[in-house]
Amino acid sequence: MGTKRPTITDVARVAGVSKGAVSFALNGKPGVGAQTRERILAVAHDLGWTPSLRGRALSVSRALAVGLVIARTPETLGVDPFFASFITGIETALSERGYALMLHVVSDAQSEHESYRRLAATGRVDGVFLTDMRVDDLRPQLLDDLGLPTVVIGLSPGHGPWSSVYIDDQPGITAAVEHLVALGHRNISHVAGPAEFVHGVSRRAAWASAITDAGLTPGACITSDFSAQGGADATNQLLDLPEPPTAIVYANDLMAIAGMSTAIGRGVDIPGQLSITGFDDSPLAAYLQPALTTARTDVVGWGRAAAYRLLALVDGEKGCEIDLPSPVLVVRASTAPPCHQGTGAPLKDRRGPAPIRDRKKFR
Amino acid sequence: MGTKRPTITDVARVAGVSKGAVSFALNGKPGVGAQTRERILAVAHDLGWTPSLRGRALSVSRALAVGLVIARTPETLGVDPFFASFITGIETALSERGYALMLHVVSDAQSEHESYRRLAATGRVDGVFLTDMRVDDLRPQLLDDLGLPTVVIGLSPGHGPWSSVYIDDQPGITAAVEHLVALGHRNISHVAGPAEFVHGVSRRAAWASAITDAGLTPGACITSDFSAQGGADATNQLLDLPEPPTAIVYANDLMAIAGMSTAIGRGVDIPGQLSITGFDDSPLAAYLQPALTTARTDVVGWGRAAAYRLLALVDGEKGCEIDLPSPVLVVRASTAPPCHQGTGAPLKDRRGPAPIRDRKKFR
DNA sequence: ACGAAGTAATAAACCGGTTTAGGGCCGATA
DNA sequence: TATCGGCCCTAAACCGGTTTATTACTTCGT
Repeated sequence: MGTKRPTITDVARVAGVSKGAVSFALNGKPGVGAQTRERILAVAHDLGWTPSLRGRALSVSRALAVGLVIARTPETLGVDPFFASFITGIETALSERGYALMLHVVSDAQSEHESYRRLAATGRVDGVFLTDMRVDDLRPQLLDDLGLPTVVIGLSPGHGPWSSVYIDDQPGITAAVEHLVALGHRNISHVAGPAEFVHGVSRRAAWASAITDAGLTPGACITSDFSAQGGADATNQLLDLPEPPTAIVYANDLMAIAGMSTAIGRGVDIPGQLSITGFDDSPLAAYLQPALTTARTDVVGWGRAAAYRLLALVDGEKGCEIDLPSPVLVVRASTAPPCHQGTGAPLKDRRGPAPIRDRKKFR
Repeated sequence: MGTKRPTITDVARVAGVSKGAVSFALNGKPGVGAQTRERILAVAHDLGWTPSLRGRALSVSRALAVGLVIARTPETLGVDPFFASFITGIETALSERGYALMLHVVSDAQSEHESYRRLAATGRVDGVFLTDMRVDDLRPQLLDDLGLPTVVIGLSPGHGPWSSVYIDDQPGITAAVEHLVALGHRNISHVAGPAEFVHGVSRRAAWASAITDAGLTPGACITSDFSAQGGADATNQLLDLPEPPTAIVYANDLMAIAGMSTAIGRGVDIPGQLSITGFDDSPLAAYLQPALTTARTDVVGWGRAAAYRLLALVDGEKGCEIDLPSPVLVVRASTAPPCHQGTGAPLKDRRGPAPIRDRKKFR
């Protein structure tokens, strides 16, 4: 409360030098002698001086902050483990450099554009992350026009001139399909995310090609919306088919969990009559009954890589490529060999040998 | 890209007036004539002028941003629906005033304090929210010392001189207990959050007093940690008791979901042999099998109220009290009358009349 | 011994706003 | 008519840093 924070002017006065000298000394720049520098640093330390972000931001014409705009409703955001991990990763990189993260959560695409405009117009951030990429997304162009450095999350290289940090979903989905095929499944369905999102279509494509690569024909595919309601509805549709699938690959954990519950509610035994896989490895996945087989991605590392990339971009550097690990499949109890219709074999006999068992292995 | 953003100096030059006049005109302050004001506004509009946050922040000695530091691991954060809703609420209030939210996600209490110090030292924010209050929390004192306006979330009034925005958990837990008692339960356990957190102890206290108010004796209570693993472990402990409870009130949905799965995995029928209630109304709760009876809180409204309060505090006003709705119990399928041990009555007969059914009612 | 090159430090401009002090100019009052 | 008080506007200081231009003083080379 009492007195205000000391400024470099205070430091300069006490040390008996000019403002400029203090600035040079504190930033390790030439133009000031060794012992004078020592003295200035000592005075700054004694006075408890810390740089004012506001002053610095104005003079270097940088906000020293980056932005993340999330267009989601609280319902879809609250159970999606992606952003929590992603933001954690971002922070680890930003904090090293004294940068901070400005978060905007908006509900619709309209206010999302408005949000970016405001961030750019007021100069609040030096760059932004772009997530939840849509096919034919207008935002990269908007941000280009606004002159705001941007790192696109999850767009495969070659989709445009934009700087992107990419983890390929494909290996995760492929591993799930291969796992199911190895267990003996031949009728494998997919509950996809919206065709509007690139991770919706890419996971769907990965599912289809993995199945054809195995010499099989893709089963039914229902396009849903990544929500619990959507997962439940899609599952009902699939189970109502004349030839219901023996396994369903869901595009995310939330739909998989809701779908699994729906199936159980209809009296379907899992994994006896139906195998289920998810995507995300939600913290809940291991604690469900049965525990969910799902694909895990290093989202924290992804966030960190994206942040390094954005900071490099802001500094005008190219930004090195960072190798990110591919998704891995975590096999749990929700997948097992299919049983032929009507076979009443007891559950434990129907459980196949699980190639990679549960989580300790992946710690 | 091309030219830089126009500044008030540009506007002044084009309009043929001084910088000061432009500032007066743009801020609606007296000191400039009506028609001159019109002209200045027109020029500013033509030039596409927008205020520079950096310049303004420096001259008014305000950051025009507020901070939220979250000390959680990605695992616990990713499935907790609280923060998504809370942040959404905050945004609705902040965006009206041109304020922004700086988010820090850190992993431990150590870096949390460091985080606050940095926010204060660099003057990056004008105030902060304090969540996840602990008993004997050191942070309010720290923020007091740092001179950072603070709004405490979820501390009942009277616990200190600090400005707080509060929703009482108690009605939610009480309603759950009363619901269970009405169904006929007499042995009701509780899986509590850590005694370290105020919402851990307050929910536990609410459970205990609701039961004694009903003329019963509280059943076993196990202190856990709000995590899925903790919920599963606690459930195992309770079911291993010589006289296991017929109902368990969990302090949050995550533990309830993991606990329900654990019980099902042990062959316990829910709600036939065991009723379960959660707290939060996670977006998943309605889609589980059985759907989870849980308490819902208006977290978005809470966030909005907290933001209004903090902005008022920053402006030096008192900040009016905002009435927030109490938690309401959403009754779903995970609660039913208890069955006496060994009774083999079919499930549908054991289901009691549900006083308030599912969600449409609460939309 | 003299000019060139380099070093240490200062004064001042600058970033983009806000705010204060003060100068003309007007009409109203004594 | 001289004085006072408002109104409209300008000039300049200010917020807290960074950065450039400039000056004073060394040191080096020949």
